[in-house]
Formats: sequence, C-alpha cells, structure tokens
Amino acid sequence: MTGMNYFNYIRNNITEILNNLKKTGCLPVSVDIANFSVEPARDRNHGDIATNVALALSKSANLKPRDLAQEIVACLKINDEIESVEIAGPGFINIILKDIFWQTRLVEVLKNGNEYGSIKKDLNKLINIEYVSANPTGPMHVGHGRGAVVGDVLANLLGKVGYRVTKEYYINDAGTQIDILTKSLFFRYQEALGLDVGNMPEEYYPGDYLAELARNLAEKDGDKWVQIIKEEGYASLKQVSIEAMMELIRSDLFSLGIVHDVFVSERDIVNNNEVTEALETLKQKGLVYQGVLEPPKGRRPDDWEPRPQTLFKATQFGDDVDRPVKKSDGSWTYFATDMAYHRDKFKRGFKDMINIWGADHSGYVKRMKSAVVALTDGLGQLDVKICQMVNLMDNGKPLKMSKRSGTFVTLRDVIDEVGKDVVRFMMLTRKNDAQLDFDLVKVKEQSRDNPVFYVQYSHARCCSVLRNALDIFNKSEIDDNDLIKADISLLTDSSEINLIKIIASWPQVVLGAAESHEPHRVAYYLYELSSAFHSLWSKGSKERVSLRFLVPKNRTLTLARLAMVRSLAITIASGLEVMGVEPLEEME
RNA sequence: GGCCCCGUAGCUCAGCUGGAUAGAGCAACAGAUUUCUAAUCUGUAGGUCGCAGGUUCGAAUCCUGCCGGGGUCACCA
Repeated sequence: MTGMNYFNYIRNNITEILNNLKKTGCLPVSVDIANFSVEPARDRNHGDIATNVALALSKSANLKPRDLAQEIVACLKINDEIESVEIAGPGFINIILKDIFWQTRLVEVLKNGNEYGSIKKDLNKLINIEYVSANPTGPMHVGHGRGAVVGDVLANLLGKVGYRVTKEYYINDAGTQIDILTKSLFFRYQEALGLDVGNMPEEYYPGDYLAELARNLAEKDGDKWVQIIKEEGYASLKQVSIEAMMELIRSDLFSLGIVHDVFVSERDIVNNNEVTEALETLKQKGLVYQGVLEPPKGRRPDDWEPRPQTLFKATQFGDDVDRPVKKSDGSWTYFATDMAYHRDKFKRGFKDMINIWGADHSGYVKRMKSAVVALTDGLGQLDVKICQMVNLMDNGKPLKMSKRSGTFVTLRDVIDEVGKDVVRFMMLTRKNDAQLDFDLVKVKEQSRDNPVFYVQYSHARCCSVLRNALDIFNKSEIDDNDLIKADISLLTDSSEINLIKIIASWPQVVLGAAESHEPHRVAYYLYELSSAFHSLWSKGSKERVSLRFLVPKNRTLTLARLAMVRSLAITIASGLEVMGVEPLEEME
C-alpha cells in the first residue's frame, strides 16, 4: 500500500506480541487471536488508537481483562514509535503515537502523490460492478444519476484498493417497453411525414426527444420506414430506436464523466440461448417446477387468477415466494433473463458482483441473490446497493415533476444547471440507502453548509499558499522532491498534528469505504479534512501569527509547513479524483 | 397484509460492521476581519439515539415485537 494503514501496523504489532505470549506460556495456545479491534479512540483524549484486545480475548485466555492488558502493554512499550500506552476502563488499551510518527506520514504522501492511499493491483481480484442499466426508452433522470455516481465512485474505490474492476451496463432491450418505444417512434415519424395518425395512444412515450429523433429520421430516410414496417414488421426500426436511445444515455453518462467498460444486451443473452441454458442448469438441480402461486396477501390485484406457471424455487434460498420465469405467452420473464445474465457474469470469471439499483427494485434483491447462489453453487457473491430516491428541490421547495406536463427535469438539465462536479459530489453526501434532497439553489451557495464548495475552497486555499510561497522561494526550490527533505519535525503545534493525523487516515478511509461498498464515506472524510485545515488557517491568520504557513524570516520552518500544505492538497485531490471531481486551484 | 429502507439536537444528517462521557452543519445566542482569499474561524446552548423487551463484560449499532414515514408487491423492466 502506498501510505501506511497505521491501525494494521499496530494490529500486526499486537498479533506478534500475542504470539510471543503464547510461546512464553502467558497465553494458552488455543486462544483465537484473530478477533479484536484496533480503532481510533472515540474520544481523542483517550489517545490515537484504542484496542479491545484484552477484553476480547480475556474469556478464552481465562485471564482478567486488565491483567492480560498489563502483559500486552509491557511489550508495546518497547515500540519506539509509541509515545505512551495506558489501560483504561474495563481493559481498553489506549495508545498515543509520537509526533515523529505522524510527521513521517507526510513523506509518504509527497512520495506517492495522487497514488497516496492506493493498493497495488491484484490481478486475481476480479470484480464486476453493474450500474445505471436504465431502460433505453429515454433520457436519464436524476434518480439514475445517483446510481450512476454511486456505482462509478465505488468502481474507482475498488480499483484504488487493488481490484481489477469491470464497469458494466445491462441493456434491457428485449421487453415490451422497447416495443412501445419503437411504436412511439414510428408514430412520431408518421407525424413528421405529415400523415394523419390522430392522437397519440395513452401508453406511448410522449417525450420531445422521440419527436426530434423521428423528424431526423424522416429527413434522412424519407418515407421508406412506412414500407419496411408494412412488409417486415418493427424489427429493424426497433434496432434503430435502441441504438438512438443508447446513444442518448451514453452521452448523458459521458457528461457526468462516466464511461462503462462493457455493455451487455438482454437480447443477446436471449438469442445466445443463455436463458435456456440457465434454466436447464436449475432444472437439473431440481429448482424449477410447474406450480400455482398464492395470491399476494392483503391486497389482491384486480386481474389476479390462479394460473399454472414455471417457477424457480427461490424460497429455498431465502426469498419469500417462488418466482415465475415464463410469461403466459411463453416468453421469458425479466427475472429469467436476469438470471441468465448473472450466470453469464459468473462464467466470465466474476465471483464478486455488485449491482447498483434504484429504490423501485428493492423488492427484487432477494430473488436475484437467491438466483446467484443457486446458479453458482454458492461460489458467486452478489451485493446489491439500493439507491433511495433523489428529491429535487428549488430553494427548499420540492420540485413537482411530471413527464406529461413538461415540468420533468432530466439529469442533463441538472448537469447543465450546476455542473458535473457538483452533481457528483452531492450524490455522495448521503449514504445510498437514505433519501437525498438535491436543492438546485443551495448547491450553488458558497458557504460552509455546501460541502462541495467547502472542500473545493480548502484545496484552493492550499494552492493559494503554494503560489504565495513563490515570493520567498524559487519554483525549483519547492517542488515535491524538495518538500520531502523538509524538516517536518518542526510541525509540532497541536492543530498541525491534528491535521496531519487526518491526512494520515486517508488509506484507512479508502479501504473501509471500498470494502463496505460505501462511497459516501469519501465525501464525509474530505469535509472533515477541510474543516481541520480551515481551522488551522484561521488560527494562524489572527490568534497566533506564528502558525502562519509562510514565515519569510524562517525558511526552514516554512518549508516544513509547505510540505504539510502540499500533502493536504494531494490528499484532497486524491479524494476528489476518486469521486470523479476536478479539484479547483482558484476560486473567485 | 408480505417484503425492503429510514426513524439520532428545533432542521438536515454522520456515527468507521458491538466499545468508554453519542458527533458535525444549519438555525439561535456571544465573539474574531489593517488576511497566506472572513466564501472562513472560535465559543455557548441544545439528546430518553421512535417505543418495549432480549442477547453480554458493554447496544444508536445485533435479535424479536410494536409505532410512524417512504418504496415495492404473479404473467412490467
């Protein structure tokens, strides 16, 4: 890893001590020493690091927690990077590291630049992340945008911690919605040709984007599609409309800075017989049968009737009911093709899969997970992240949206209004499973309660200091290689050490966010980091002028502080890079 | 009615997979501006972590049951 994960460092230290204690007989050999935590102390006053190792192991070691802690503490004191160790409460061990330990972290940052916090690629760690997968029936809306950002940033995070990531988009191009899309397009096309087709049927897609596409088609091809459809049906026009819609979506995604590696078509899955194969696999396992489902309890749909169906035994894997795989007209259900699709992912070598879905799909999670377990004999691992709704607001008031009334705000509208970076950052200011308010006015405010601005501003301030440093130094005296050699032991003020500690925790934040699949943690981390910096800045600007970064009379001290400021800028930029947000060097 | 998510300060939300006295921002109140960009900072006040049980050395966190809000519910995708 580029940059030390200091919790792991201490953990390894303790593990070593425990093994030694086993050798000397202080600790029974049978004790499992894997399960204990090494974490930041909740209260800073308790120290930099706290571990519950003595509490966690006392029972199986048959020792009192504080006695065991005593033994461990005695050994920890030998580590000369540790300032002090003490036992607290029922048996916690609190560790304070020496300033020089923290100061040295800056060297790591400067050495690694934007790679700070990254872990070397492990070619065997494959992971597939499927996100967006919006139906190709129109432009993306803001809800899609959230899933897009969450997925994309999670992909970046996983890449940063060493995974070989494949970013994937599943094109739902096989269902009835596409038929409606095609008919809607044909309707508009006939209109564009000046033919009298009456009013548009209720179920058709009314959007302007289709009318526009139809006009282009009429201009380019004349009336040739009327003939084609009469003779051959909708197949080739369907192809045209899917391609056009995907182009629209790709361009929406591109304006958010998102480019998928792989697009998989549902029709290809069906045409390649993969659904049949997947179902055959399940049949052989005895997981498919003909049966009649109970009606949904409580609220029975009007048109419900008992009907024999081909069912997958999802209940055997924790789902609530068994799930149909065939429609009454004999074609596959969406679930059936989706099963085949996930089997396809697994066959391509992905044991680890992540799907990012919208809130409206939450009822679908259990069956999909069941299917993955069934199809891969439990070897495949699927995690589904559900993104809750985005409530668009206009200065505190909810924005009423309706496709029909034309007040519908697309993702593209929002990006045009506030910019890609703001959209990306804001989408991560809540955890994915909580609803998110997106206020078009507030995100443009330049104040502390706008996190995008607040973080950008701290980066700009760093850059400002480095620019002003050119009054004291030549450019060639303060590049990163020079700053590495600065006497960082001069950074001793508690505000400085505090800032450095937060900088030093970036590698853990990256790893934690990646492993728990929680990209929002990056946004919160950057906010905290920025706050520590603004605080130090203000201290220097008035209370104690001695804390200013630039001290013209003391070049050595200034260099040390520049090393810190530069490290901070690198860390913020590195975090923003993960989020896909451009760091600003100057703000007006 | 079943399932999924949410419920933490007046408001908007964090809480690092079970740790110690539960944290930020906004709003309120009191301060700091001849600046390395005050677009910022410092302080005060504010809580029965929805309710009730359970698990254990220890629960906002895990389990069960309620209450409230949102989403979803065979042959749509």
